[in-house]
Amino acid sequence: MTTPATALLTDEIESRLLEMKAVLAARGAAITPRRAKLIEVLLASDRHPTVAEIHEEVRGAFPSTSLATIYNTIELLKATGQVLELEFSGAANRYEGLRRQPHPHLICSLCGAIEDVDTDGLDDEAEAVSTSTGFKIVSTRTDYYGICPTCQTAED
Amino acid sequence: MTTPATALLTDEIESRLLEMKAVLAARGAAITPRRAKLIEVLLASDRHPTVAEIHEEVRGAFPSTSLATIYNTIELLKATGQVLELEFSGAANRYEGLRRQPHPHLICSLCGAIEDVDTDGLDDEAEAVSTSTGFKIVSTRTDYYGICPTCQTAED
DNA sequence: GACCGTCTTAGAACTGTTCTAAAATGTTAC
DNA sequence: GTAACATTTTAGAACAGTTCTAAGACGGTC
Repeated sequence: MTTPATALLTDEIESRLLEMKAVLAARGAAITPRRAKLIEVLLASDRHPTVAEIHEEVRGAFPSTSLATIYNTIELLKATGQVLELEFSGAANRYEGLRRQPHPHLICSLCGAIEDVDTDGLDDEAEAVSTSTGFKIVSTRTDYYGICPTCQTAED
Repeated sequence: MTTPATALLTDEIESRLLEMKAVLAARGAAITPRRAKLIEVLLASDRHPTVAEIHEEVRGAFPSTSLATIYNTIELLKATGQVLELEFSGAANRYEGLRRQPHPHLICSLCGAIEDVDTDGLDDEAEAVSTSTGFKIVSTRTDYYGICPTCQTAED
């Protein structure tokens, strides 16, 4: 518990970490050192990391780690509902371990930053769409593309 | 003007077809037979076709048409804002020529159907998000994933 | 210490998209 | 009409992210 990544964990992250490990264990999956590290990396990052980025960081601790292991473990987390996958066409998918429920994201077209949006209103919208169309809505994906405040300032 | 595809065009589609051709012409691009056919196919389809699907149909009229031509022409249409691109990770992108402004879609997880959603409320939502976050929002992408009425019935 | 299932690896395979070089086509000037 | 030139098109190679495969490493159990 003295690695830099772990030292920075907040209470919220710490509890999600324990929860994720517990869910994997309950499913009969081993919490191997690589998997533990991957989960830490995923939770410690506020960048919605890609598989390649996670791979890079896990290799810092376990240099022989292969890409397949990252994909396999992410698949395991997905199967147990422990991770939110953000798919992007033409770019690598990104993953979020802290907030597992679908929620909107703001994506900066200039610097690529991805920020979470806190909102309550969208469920009502989905409800209204469901009622008017007869679709049974299971999940929602909303992305706002634009320019983040930092890049707006830099543009001047 | 006696091909089956053209014969089915409604007034709205017909006017979009003329508009798209005019925009391409204004840019100095030739309206070649393949390009004209592609535009017709795009507008006549209510399935948000993929490049592969468009290719298949264009080849019905011009068998030697290559995939690259479809990609090139779609790129041309995108560059002139004449087509809405729906990107999907792990599956082919889909295109819509009739309604060019971003709007929500309903996607059936069982049969893959994609339906347009008519809505007015979402711009307000984007506005509120923009105000609270400082992002300058340029575009929005909203997808509702679920089960369409037809598949719900079939499930019983 | 042998056995057995899980985990991991390296690399091949796959899919949708983009790139490249060359051929075909069309346009313009003379 | 034809030479010169730009645009369009083609076929296939290249590319990126992801998934698959077969073999080897590991860890617990008896």
